[in-house]
Amino acid sequence: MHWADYTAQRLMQRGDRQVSASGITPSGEFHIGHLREILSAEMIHRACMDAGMNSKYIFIVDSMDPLRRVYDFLSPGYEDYIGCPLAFIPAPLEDGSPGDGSVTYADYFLKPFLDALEQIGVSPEVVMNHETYEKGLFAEYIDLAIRNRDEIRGIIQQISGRDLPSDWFPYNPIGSDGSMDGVSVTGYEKPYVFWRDSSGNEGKSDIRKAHGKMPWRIDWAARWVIHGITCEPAGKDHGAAGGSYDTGIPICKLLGGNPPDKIVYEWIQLKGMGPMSSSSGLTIGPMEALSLVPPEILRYVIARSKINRHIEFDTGSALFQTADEYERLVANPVQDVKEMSKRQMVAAETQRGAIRLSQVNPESDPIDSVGGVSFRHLSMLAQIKSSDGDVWSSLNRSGHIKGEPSDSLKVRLARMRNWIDGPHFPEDAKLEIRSEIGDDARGEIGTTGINFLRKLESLLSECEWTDAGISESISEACESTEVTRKQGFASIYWAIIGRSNGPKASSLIFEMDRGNILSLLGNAKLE
RNA sequence: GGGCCUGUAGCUUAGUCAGGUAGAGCGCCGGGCUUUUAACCCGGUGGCCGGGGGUUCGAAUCCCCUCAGGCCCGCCA
Repeated sequence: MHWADYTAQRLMQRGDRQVSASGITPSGEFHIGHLREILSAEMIHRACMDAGMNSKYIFIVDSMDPLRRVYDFLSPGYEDYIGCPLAFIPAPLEDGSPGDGSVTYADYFLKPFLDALEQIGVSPEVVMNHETYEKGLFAEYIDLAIRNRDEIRGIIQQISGRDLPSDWFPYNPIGSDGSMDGVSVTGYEKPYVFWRDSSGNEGKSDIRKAHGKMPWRIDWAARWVIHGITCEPAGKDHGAAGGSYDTGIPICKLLGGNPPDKIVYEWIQLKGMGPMSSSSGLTIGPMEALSLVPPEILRYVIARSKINRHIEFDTGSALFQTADEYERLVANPVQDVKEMSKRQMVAAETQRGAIRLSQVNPESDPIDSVGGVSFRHLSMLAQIKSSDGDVWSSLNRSGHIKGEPSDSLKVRLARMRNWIDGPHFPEDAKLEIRSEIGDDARGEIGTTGINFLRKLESLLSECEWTDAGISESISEACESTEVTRKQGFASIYWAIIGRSNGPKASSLIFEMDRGNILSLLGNAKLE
């Protein structure tokens, strides 16, 4: 069974109504790792729906979280905003300096992420956490937390093993300069928390307004109560022993809630394409990933892995494999057969679950999402055919498609071209046309191969310059020089792209400039 | 120091929660397609399930120990 279905089944014991949630702090660019946070919860939500439960999925944006420090992409001008909620400070401009505030910091980073989510079929109920404070929904729990301050403090100290300062308070008011840093609480009289800030100013915060926030570990537990959250997978940082999940559960109960079961997901690691990028700290954003592969493939990357396993996001050849695996599973779904062992049935069921949860639109038939062509093959065609029309006719000839390409295939080709032109395309899938025969290649070609290539050159100089004409010339050259086809083709590939095999030779040559190929082959000699 | 996760065929892995004869894909090898040699089709090779012990009629699966790798314990998914 797929992990999302399994979780849904367990959730069913809690009741018929499920609320899955994710929470992310919009402190900077979103990256591919955040997609796992989102999709882990969203897939469980979908599984709950499929199991007939009443379920909703909310995405809580931690817009009330303060700016922690001046990140590398920010200018020193942000020094003044440290400690201020992300919802209340201006978005950075191109150069990293604070903008005019017409767009908030939180919205600025959130917007493109939400767009990406829409593309991958995730439509959450978005909750801006600062608004929850503004609406006063936290007030009751802030009051409860303050009144049970010692008990909560005990829970955190005991479970996390951390020492909290004697003046620790379960509410951080915002001071006169808008920052929560350096503000000390001087008293509490419902609904006001009195404080003195770092510059000596005194004031009071209304707990029914966004005049401050609770520290993370309590904030999290409180929102479980407020939103009735039954399921919130958390990154393994929160899942560590003594982490915020462990403290959140008793705090949530103290606040009168029924906490979700602890679900922890592993992180996505970026696998560089070779040693170059592994050190450079290059990250990949959801939008960037979507420009390379279709959304269902991106979902499948998450869906195919168990929730507690590392995922290495590899934009190189592994992505080809994953994408082709998706195609194959959709095109040839494993059917349950009588002879299957229980084990095989479970495996097949898990795979079907992964495909089902990978659909952008849960209602759609997966078969509509396939292109019918392997990514590897498509990448090859895209590289040797500059015109889309030529790609389609090639696919027609090879029997991959009949007639006009499907929409999903068109989209695939467009994305493939992005991938090829971008920095993430794997080296070993790249076709590099050589202008002269390399030394390594010459050794592989050998005397008979050289003779063959020279013969081919003369035939190519006269033949009709079409795929068929070129193909004919290759055959003729093989026969007249008594070279096996295997050897002949290998010689061509070594000469043109410096490797032993490649895409259909005649197509490859046809796409090249005739003068170039003739001079390349004409210069073939032993040395 | 405390804790979590992972270790199954050359590679990626399913199967572990509900114990019942080791599954898949890729790769590789062979054959076919009278030829798209990174297309397509068919077949085959390949695993003491990290190691050791225990429970059981029966263990990849449960329990204990051990080795290896990754990670978390600063409000970083």
